[in-house]
Amino acid sequence: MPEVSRFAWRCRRGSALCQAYDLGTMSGVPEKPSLENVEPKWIDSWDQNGTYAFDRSATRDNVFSIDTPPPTVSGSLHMGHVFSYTHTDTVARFWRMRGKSVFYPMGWDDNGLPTERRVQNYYGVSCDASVAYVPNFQPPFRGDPPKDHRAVPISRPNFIELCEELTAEDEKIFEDLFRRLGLSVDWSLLYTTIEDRSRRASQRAFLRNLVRGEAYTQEAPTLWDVDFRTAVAQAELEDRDRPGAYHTIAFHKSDGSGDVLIDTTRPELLPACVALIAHPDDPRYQPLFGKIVRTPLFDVEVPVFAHPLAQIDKGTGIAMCCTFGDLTDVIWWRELQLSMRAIISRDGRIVNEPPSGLTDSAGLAHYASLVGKSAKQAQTAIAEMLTTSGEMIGEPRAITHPVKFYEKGDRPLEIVTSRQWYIRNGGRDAALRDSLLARGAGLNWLPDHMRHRYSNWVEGLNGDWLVSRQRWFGVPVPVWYPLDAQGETLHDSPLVPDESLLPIDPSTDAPVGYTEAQRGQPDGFIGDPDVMDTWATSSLTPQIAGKWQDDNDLFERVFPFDVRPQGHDIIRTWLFSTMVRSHFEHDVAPWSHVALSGWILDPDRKKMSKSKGNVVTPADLFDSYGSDAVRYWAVGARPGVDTAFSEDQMKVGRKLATKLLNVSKFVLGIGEVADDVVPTEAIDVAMLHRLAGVVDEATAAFEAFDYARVLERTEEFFWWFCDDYVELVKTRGYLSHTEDGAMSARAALRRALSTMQRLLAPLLPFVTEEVWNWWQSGSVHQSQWPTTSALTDGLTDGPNEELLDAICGAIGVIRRAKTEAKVSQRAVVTEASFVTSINAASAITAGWADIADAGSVEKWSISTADTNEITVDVTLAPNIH
RNA sequence: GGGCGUUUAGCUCAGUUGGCUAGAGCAUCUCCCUUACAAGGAGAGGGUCGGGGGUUCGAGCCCCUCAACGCCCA
Repeated sequence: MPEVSRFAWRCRRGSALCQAYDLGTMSGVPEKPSLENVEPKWIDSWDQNGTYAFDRSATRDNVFSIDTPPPTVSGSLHMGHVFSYTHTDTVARFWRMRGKSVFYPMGWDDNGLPTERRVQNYYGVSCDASVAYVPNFQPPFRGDPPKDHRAVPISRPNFIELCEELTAEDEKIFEDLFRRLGLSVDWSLLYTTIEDRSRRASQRAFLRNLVRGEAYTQEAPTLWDVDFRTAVAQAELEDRDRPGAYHTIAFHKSDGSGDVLIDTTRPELLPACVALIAHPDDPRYQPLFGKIVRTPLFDVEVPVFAHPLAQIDKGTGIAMCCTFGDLTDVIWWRELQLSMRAIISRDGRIVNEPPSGLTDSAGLAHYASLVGKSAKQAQTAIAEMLTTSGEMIGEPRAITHPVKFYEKGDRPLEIVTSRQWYIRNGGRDAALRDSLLARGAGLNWLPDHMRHRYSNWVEGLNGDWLVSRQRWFGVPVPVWYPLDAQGETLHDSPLVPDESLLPIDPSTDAPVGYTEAQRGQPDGFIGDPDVMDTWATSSLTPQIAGKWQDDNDLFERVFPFDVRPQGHDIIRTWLFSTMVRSHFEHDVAPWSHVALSGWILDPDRKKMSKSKGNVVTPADLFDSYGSDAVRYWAVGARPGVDTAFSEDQMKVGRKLATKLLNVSKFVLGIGEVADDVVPTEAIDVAMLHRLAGVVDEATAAFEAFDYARVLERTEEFFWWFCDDYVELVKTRGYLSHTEDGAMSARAALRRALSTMQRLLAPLLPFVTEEVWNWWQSGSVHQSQWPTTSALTDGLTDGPNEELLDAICGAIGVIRRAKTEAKVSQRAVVTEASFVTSINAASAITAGWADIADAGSVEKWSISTADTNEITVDVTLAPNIH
């Protein structure tokens, strides 16, 4: 046969001959099904019909509630969002079809530092609390300020207005993208973390913590980011390996009997030294305990103490304790009741005022030369001075060591003393810690091993939760302080607002009983200047989404929530802090299940990141493959497992969606059948029983949040159905033989089609809605989840896998024979001789008419042998071409 | 240093309580316009289940051990 171009074949297929097969009698089934434009059509339909609206008349037993993660509105949504939100959506859709009223809100986390930074970069401004408010302020830029632009300082209210303006734009984009992805969110439940209702919930919960003694304020050493100029909580720390150098420094014994050598990586803190510390069991230093030594360069007297945290094998075994170089210094300072000699300011520079105890004139001169230097510059300077004075022993020895950073910061954290607010979290209270551990142990973790992340974190807490931040765009700490007659702040007796007044801003609102004129005056008041950590608000998402106190009738219908979906990277922050708040406020865990999603990895198995330039835009993928196809890729990943980004999988998903269109068109177009016809042919009945098994498995899998298994089992059946079952029965279904046989096939095809469309509906919501509406009324997403009883209703025979296997095996060997002979599958087999087991032979005999139709077999024979295999010899008709 | 996870075909992964010849998709190769679908279909090849040891009639799965990779915590 001469080679024919694909184009020529297409022309032939489009000819009148091909169009003669008329689908016009099937109402709703398009002649040429397509995935084009189905998404906008159904997005609008769902919106207009309230398909996903939460029915708040449902009682808690009939509600499935989801504590949706509110994405941070500081840029764009990426594939990680698409991935994990799809997982949650499939589960939401399943429970909706199971008859639950699904509480599926969305929130935007527009609160906090990421937004501040984005506003600074986008508008070319910076916040300065001393600048006056400018009505109708216009920022110098809206997007992409030039690189040499210097940020324009603006007032806090103006800054916040810009924050709100920018997040509103971003949130619209986010919503559009999530709608496009097909999330079955009830958008009327949308919340943002900066809106009044969230600030009210956040401040109310804080004030209740305060009343119960769970929140407290304290002046204490705190980890501090010198660039952001804010305190940082333990949960926001990360260790980074950084180059450093051990400097060996000589301290001088006060009795003149020689030197004590210490090793330090931070010689610049020498003026802040308050003691030397060695291990109590270290014989080298036992004679020194309780004695006094003098610091080099500054000649300040410091005591030598014993403490078990000193490491015998580290350096010379005796350490310089400064206020403060690291967290161990804080412990020593507290437990040994040492002096305070702070020399690092909140912007990371050496302070003007020399520390206490420094009186030596040469020492003062040395100190003066350090003032204003950054820690790094001071280190260089002090190393030079020590070398000059001969008090540095040898050269500094380079090492690499872990240094604590704020996770969003660029310079190592310092420790400064400041007044901060804390919420108890078990870090300083064993009984509370045990309670929180028990709460975590009581959760259903998906996957289960993630529970260790929680217990690991709680057991490792070394302090309470620091919730105050020295920032602007956040929820203000809702307290004021009275000032005494001298104008001094009375921190121990804060003034609190009544809950009915919330939310408040203590920087602009005056407390009850005071007037604004008394702000900052003796015997007046002053507002707390700080805002709360973003997690202090995010930890209340169940309360915010459920409208706690604002609508308690609603709250009681949804709380505690059924599931918290989230990433495993924020177990220590979001998950744990939510647990803390719920434990205190409601004495219950905020959810029964926690579903942790995995990471998206690029094809090189590295976590996808913007800096590597390998982030793909979700919208582009929706355009290329369709939302269902992108969801297919996401759903294919096992719960909690890191997954490689794969456009190949999206192509497969696209194929599946297209196939569902085509097979639906076929089943609905093969011919009419009365609704009450019950399938009777053995193969039809066996197929329905096989599908019933899939329904059982899919249902159990969804109940366990295992959407991936639902897809796997449904998809496996679906392709078998298309490739084997449909091929076997299509000729019979066209009414080629008997009326009964045709009706049995048509009825079975329709039962199966309805079931498969519903099984796939939570996974591929667009294409299933499209094909469902060709022949059913209402949304597939409000239809009932398939049941085995409906699927097998009226069938007189039971399951028969052996029959299906034998018949499909027989058609399989005939196909293989044709492929090996390199002829078309349509080629006629004049004679086929099978050899197989007795049981398979009887099954093949029973199903022979369908096999003969599908394989175009004219004459056949079968003999039995002691084998489970099916083999066949075929004689092919001469090729008529 | 402690904890958790992973290791199965070229790639991405299933493999449920230990049980027939270890599966799927992708990729590769071959063939096929066929009356739902060529944006399709029918087939084929490809694996020492990370290494070693053990338990068992039987191990990808259970136990011990080693290794590599990843993550969490210190």
